[in-house]
Amino acid sequence: MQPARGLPSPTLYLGIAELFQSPPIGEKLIIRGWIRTRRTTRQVSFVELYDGSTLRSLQVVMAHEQIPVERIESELHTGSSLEVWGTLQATPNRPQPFELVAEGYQLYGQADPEVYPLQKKAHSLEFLREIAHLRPRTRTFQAVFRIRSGVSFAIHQYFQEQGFVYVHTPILTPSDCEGAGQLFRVTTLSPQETDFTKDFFGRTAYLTVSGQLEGEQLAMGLGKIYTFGPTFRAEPSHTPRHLAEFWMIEPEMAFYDLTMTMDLAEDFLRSIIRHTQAHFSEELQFLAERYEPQLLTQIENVLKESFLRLSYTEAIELLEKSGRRFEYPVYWGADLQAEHERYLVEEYARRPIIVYNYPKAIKAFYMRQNEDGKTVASFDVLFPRIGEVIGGSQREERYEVLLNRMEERRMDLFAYKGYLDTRRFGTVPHSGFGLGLERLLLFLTGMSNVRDVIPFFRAAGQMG
RNA sequence: GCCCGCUUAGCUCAGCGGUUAGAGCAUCUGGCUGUUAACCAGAGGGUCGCAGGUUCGAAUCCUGCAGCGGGCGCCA
Repeated sequence: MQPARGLPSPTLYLGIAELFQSPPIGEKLIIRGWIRTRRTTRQVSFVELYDGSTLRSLQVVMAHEQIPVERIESELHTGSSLEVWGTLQATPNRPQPFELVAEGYQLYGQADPEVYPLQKKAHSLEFLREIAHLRPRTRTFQAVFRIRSGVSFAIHQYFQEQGFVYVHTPILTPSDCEGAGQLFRVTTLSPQETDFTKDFFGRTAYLTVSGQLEGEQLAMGLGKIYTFGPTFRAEPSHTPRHLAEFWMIEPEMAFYDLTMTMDLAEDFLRSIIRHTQAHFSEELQFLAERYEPQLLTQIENVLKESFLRLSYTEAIELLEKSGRRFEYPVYWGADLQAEHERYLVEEYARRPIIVYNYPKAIKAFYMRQNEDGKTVASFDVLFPRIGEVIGGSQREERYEVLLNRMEERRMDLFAYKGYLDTRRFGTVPHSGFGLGLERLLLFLTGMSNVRDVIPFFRAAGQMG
C-alpha cells in the first residue's frame, strides 16, 4: 500500500460492503472502485462508485472548489476507475445513509464515453451477451455471479456436512456415457489423419459428458461421493436451456435405493434454495425488480410444501384425464414432453414434482430394472418455469442383468470393463443423480437464458 | 435438426409503398444553490443487416444469405 495521501495513519482502506455493514462515520478513508454514474451540478458533483463487494454503490461528493469541475468532467465517466479519499459523512435525510465527502482522487483508468459500451441505463441481456467480458460490470451480472458463487458454496457445504467425499472425475474420457448426447473429440492428429492409434492417447478421446460412471466406481470405495465440475455436450441445441460447456453436480451413494435418493435430492434442493434465500436477499430483490416479479414468491412456494411425487404411470393417467389436447400424444411408453411436464408442474401440482419409475425403453442402460419388467428405478425433478433440474436413478447393480442390457444395446463391453468390474466384485445397490447448475440458477435468479448465468458461455455456434 | 419472429443513430425502439428517416436515453456544448436512472436548452450522430429482384418510386413488397432471439426436439 502506498502512503495515504495526506491522511492520518493508519488510513482505512475499506470495501463498500464493509462501509454498509458498520459505517465509520466521521473517519477518513480511501475507497477504490469504478464509476456507475456521475451527476454534476453547479457547485458539486456526485459520483456513484461500486467496487464489486456489494450491489450497493457509494455516493461520493466532490465540491468543485476542492476538485476542479473541468477535471471531473474530463476524467470521471461511467466505467472510469479511481481511488478517492475523504471523510464519511452521515446523511440521514437523503436516500442513502451516508456519503463520502471527497478531498481528492487519483484516476486509475478512463473509460472513454464515446466508445465505452456500458451506459448509466439498463441494457438488454441480448446486447450484453455480445460484450460478455464487460457483463461483470453490471449490477445484474454482479447479482447473478454472486448468487452462483453462493450456490456453489452451499452445494459443497451440504454434501460435506453429510459426509460425502468430493471427487474429481476426468474431463478427458475414452468413451461415451451412453445416451448423454454427442461428444467433443479431443485430438492432436492433423485433420487428414484417421489412424487413432497414432493419436495422443493411442485411441480416441473425448470431453466428458458425465462423471457418473467414474463416480459410481469411486462410490464403491468411498461410500458417498459427489462431483462438481464442467461437462461438455456437442449437441447443437439452440435453446435458452442448453450450453456446450456447463457445470454439473453428480452425487453417487452406495447402499441408497430410489426412495432414499429422491429424499436426498429434495432435501438437497430445498437446502440450496433456502441458503440462497437467506444469504442473497438483496441480489434476489434486485433481480425480481428487474426481471422476474414473481421470483421471491416462486422461491417461497417451492420451500412451502414438499415436492409432489408421481410415478410415471400415474403421470400418464393424469395427463390422459386432463382433457387437454397435447401436441404430442400421451400414452404409456411415451416420453414426457415439455408440454406434458409443464401441465403437471404448473397447472396440476403448482409446485415441484418428482416423476419416477419411467419405462425402461426410454431410459439409459445403467438404470435398475424394476420387478414389473417394464420400468426402471429412475426419477426426474421438475420445477416450475424451468422444467427438469435433476435426473437420477438407482443403478443396475446385478452383473447379469446389466450385461444383458448392454448386449441388447450392442454396447462395446470392452470399453466398460472397469464399470462392469464394480458389479463383478462386491457389488451393492447404489444410486445417484445429476443436477445442472445453470438450470437451477435460472430458477434462483429469475434469468431465462442459461447464457446469462455463466460468466463466459459456450453454446452451439457461440463463444461468449 | 425443424418451425416462427426480429435486424432502422452508441443503446432501446417508432416508421410498414410516396418529399431531405424519427423519438427517448447516451455523447458533446451551455445553463442550473446537493443530485438520486438529476433537471432545462441546444448540437452532432444513420450506405434503415448483406446481396439480388419487383416498381415511376423500397427502410417499407419478394427471394436468398448472415446474425440474433424464441418455440419444439435432444438433454442437465
